[in-house]
Amino acid sequence: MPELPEVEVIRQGLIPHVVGRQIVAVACSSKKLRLAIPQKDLGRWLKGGRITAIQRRGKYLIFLLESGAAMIVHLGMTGRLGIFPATAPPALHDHVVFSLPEGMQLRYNDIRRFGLIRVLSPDQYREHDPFRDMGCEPLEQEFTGVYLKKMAAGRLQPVKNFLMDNQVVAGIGNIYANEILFHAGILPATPIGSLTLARWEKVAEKTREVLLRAIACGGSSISDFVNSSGQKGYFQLELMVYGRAGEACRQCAATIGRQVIGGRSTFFCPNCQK
DNA sequence: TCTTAGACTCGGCTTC
DNA sequence: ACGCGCCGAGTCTAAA
Repeated sequence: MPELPEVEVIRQGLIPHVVGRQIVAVACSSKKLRLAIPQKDLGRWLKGGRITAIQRRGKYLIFLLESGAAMIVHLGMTGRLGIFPATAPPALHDHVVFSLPEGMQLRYNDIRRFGLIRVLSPDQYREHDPFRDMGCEPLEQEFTGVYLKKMAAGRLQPVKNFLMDNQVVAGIGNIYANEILFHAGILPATPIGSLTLARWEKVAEKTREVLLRAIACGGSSISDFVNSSGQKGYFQLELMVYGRAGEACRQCAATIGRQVIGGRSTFFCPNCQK
């Protein structure tokens, strides 16, 4: 799925097409995503409203409406948001279509339907932070080695699972957890209790670098990610370990290993990572 | 020793 | 067969 960099690329791509525009109409399929599509609330709070901003928190996009309402979108594994002319033929698995002025549409497409769309009324959005349990944003100042070490206190899990825990750090999934740990030189199975502050600082630094680089590359198109204009990213060309089991390490030529940790494929260089 | 909270793992959702 | 994610159920562990 889109992880933080892909979601950020989509956000930036949507802004010029959507912010400041009115939503003329909303049409939904009846199939449910992770939860049912809130058709009534989309009609009540989105239809006829004007979008004033698109924000991101972790892997979630937040569309803010002039009324103070908000729509929260999560893309799950295969969700896509794209801008299309209304005349473009609909795709299989289009689930929500927002009609915009001048014959344009914002379409939500999701093959596996693990995504999520929530609508919060102005009161709900004002009174209740939907992200209160989420960990810190890895691109913000408060994300430091000290923060990571503090969050890891009293826990034993593998460092990779810890990095993918959105209550610790928001937005890191399987691809970027693998890549970050490669660049930090740490084996993914390392129990977090044993990491020194210096190594946590390295994790924080590499997290920032990898995510920023991936955003600059337009995200990773591993199987089918495309941005809001249908273009692929190219960070997959810079992957050091993810999906490279059995291939030569691009840094030392050792054979990249694979193991399953927490039910997820995990890739590492047995030589570059200790 | 029993209870409980919290940490952790795993299965299931769905399609190609 | 595998998978860019998430949550809830169930298990395990350690503290009280």
